[in-house]
Amino acid sequence: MTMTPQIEAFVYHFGEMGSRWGFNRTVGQMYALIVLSEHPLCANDLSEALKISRGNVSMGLKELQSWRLLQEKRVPGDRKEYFTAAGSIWDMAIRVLEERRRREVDPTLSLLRDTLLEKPSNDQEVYAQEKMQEIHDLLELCGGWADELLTMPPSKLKTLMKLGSGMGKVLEFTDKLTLRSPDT
Amino acid sequence: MTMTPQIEAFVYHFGEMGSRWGFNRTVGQMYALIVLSEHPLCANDLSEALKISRGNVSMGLKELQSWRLLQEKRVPGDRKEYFTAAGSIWDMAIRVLEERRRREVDPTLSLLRDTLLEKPSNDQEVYAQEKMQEIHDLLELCGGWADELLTMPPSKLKTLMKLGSGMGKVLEFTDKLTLRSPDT
DNA sequence: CAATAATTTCTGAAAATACAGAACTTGCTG
DNA sequence: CAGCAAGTTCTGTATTTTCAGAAATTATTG
Repeated sequence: MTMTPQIEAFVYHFGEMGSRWGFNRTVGQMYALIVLSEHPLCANDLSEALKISRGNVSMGLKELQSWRLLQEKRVPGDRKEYFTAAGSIWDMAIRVLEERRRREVDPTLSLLRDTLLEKPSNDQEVYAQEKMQEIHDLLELCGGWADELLTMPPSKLKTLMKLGSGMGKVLEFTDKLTLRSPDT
Repeated sequence: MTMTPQIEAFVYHFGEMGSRWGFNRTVGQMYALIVLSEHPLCANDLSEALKISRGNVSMGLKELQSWRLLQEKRVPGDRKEYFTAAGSIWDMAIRVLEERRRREVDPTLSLLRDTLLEKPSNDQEVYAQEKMQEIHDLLELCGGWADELLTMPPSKLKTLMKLGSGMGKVLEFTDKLTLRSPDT
């Protein structure tokens, strides 16, 4: 297991970005390398290629598995566990989206819901609750969209992909549509 | 400046979440408090209410300003600077989205573009570049959508908001639409 | 049921980050 | 231009996070 300069550059870059995506540098590097590798990798490959300790690799693999980003591969006659990326790049994006919603958005939503059930006890809280309501609504909306993406059949996803930045056009049309037929 | 338990709970929660959104705990707390406050706050208010040092508040305010999340208010006859949240909650979301794209997605895209210009020098790189191409396309697509959101007039945004989880339906319709008129 | 290969968990050191408080700068006001 | 209030930057400490390597555990094979 050795990395070409190209691959190395991407792996390191992804490691740096990793922290933004909710995991640390080495976990980011590990994932990047697994994604770019045609053949499954085992813990030793990762430890060696990235020069990180065997123990650290073990932790990292568990972390990636908790995000459901890995596919485990068994090679007959070999005791080691091998890993590849679970699913396509698009699947990866979906997984990360889903997981981040669960970890970041859901707890906030539940706190907000609880708070909004309480009666504001003074003017300060009246205003604060208005704002919390707005945040709540926004988060819920985003959650709704995310859900829709997650449960969308591949055919629709493709439409969405192809639409790309044509989204605006579609909405323009939808505007007219709802004007004409206000029944839904 | 004193916080009610409700407000305090949200402020602390947002502080914890903050790290996920790209800034640290105290910056998160500061922003939450500013958003929930009807009246502009000055550095001392924040320092006092959140029990963090004056110096730290100064750093935090600069950080929030670099995200363009604050609106500065001057009170005549008062030397202090006061701050409120810049724009609506929706504006806030847009700003964060925009800024994160700039900080997280754009650098990766530019790295990928550069790498994909190079010719793969062996099979390993052929496969890696395929994957990088997929990642590149996905990121570019997301970037495109984000752009569209950012440049969307409020009227369209409202449509989008109202649509909520009705997105799926619209796409179904679009599917049929493109089947009938394949000219774009 | 040893022998050993593979993996996980633990422990403490190292590095990075966050923060308080002091020192410093800026700019107003008389 | 002295005096002071507000704001910023610096410095060292505390906290948190990351990680290597050792120790322990689990699994596999003869």
